[in-house]
Amino acid sequence: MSVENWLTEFRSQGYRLTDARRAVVETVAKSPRALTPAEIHDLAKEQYPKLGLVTVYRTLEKLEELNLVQRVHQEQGCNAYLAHAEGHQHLLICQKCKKAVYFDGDDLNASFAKVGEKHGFIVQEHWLQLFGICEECRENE
Amino acid sequence: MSVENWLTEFRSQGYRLTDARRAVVETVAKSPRALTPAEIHDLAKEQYPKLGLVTVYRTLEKLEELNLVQRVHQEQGCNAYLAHAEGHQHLLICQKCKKAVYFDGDDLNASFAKVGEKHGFIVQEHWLQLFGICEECRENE
DNA sequence: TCTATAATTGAAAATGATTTTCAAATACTC
DNA sequence: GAGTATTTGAAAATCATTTTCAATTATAGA
Ligand SMILES: [Mn+2]
Ligand SMILES: [Mn+2]
Ligand SMILES: [Zn+2]
Ligand SMILES: [Zn+2]
Repeated sequence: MSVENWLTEFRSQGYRLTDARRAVVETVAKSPRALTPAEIHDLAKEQYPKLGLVTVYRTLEKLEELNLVQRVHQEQGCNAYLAHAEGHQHLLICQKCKKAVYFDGDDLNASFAKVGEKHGFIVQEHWLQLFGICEECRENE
Repeated sequence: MSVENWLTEFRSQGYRLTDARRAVVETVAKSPRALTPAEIHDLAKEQYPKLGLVTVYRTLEKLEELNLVQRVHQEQGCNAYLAHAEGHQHLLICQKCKKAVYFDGDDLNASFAKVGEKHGFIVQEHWLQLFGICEECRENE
């Protein structure tokens, strides 16, 4: 989903379009990796220097509510945000450059249900993330 | 691993055995679900009323270092602690009573590697949690 | 058992991330 | 363009976690 779509989505929910929001949205939408609120603030200020950190938090809250971003959990912290993929997807994250790639793991659902069954559970959701090293990072030795 | 083993492990690392630590360790070891530091504090105080919250944090830090507990990440928060399983295991968590059960997902590793390959990644770690409703909770209507 | 000592404790203060408050600025409707 | 409700950033408040510190305690050794 493009930046323009995000902003349109914003408008159609009755939210106003401001320079501050534009800067936050564009920063998150363009980033190949999950960013913390503080990182978003730093980056987005290059585009809109007046931007306050509070507005970053407030905008992320709305983006999350509209399902345009998702929070990414990692060993180093659980408060980084990434553009959301369409539908149900999972993340593959490079441990070196932090780049995040989505994949669908639909073929795993049967296995998950079976694991649950074995323990008397009916599985309703799952949470899966893979970590590794991307091609680019392997090449740059 | 039993409570006594945990305490022995503690001692063998040169740490002293105190009533405060005993209370924290027993609380976490006995719990069927992941607990936050504040919850541990509340529960362990029944056994050792003088217990300070600081000591809960400090004891958890050591338990984590000794690999006796692990931090559990959930939608509601990422700071709950659970007795660790032996070796590499994954969690199946009841959405109603929060009970946590470990399972090994070794048969999934090949699938994970394949997903990575498709995107140029060499997968080195993964993070998997299943959520559902346990048998007991389904029975109690 | 008693003593010496280093580890551990809890209270209080400090920190750091996030949230709330509020008056000024602004985006959008008419 | 004017009127109004929304949004803003600064500052204050909050909340979880960490640090500081003087008092307490566990343990090794006499
Ligand atoms: Mn899936
Ligand atoms: Mn596994
Ligand atoms: Zn990489
Ligand atoms: Zn249950």
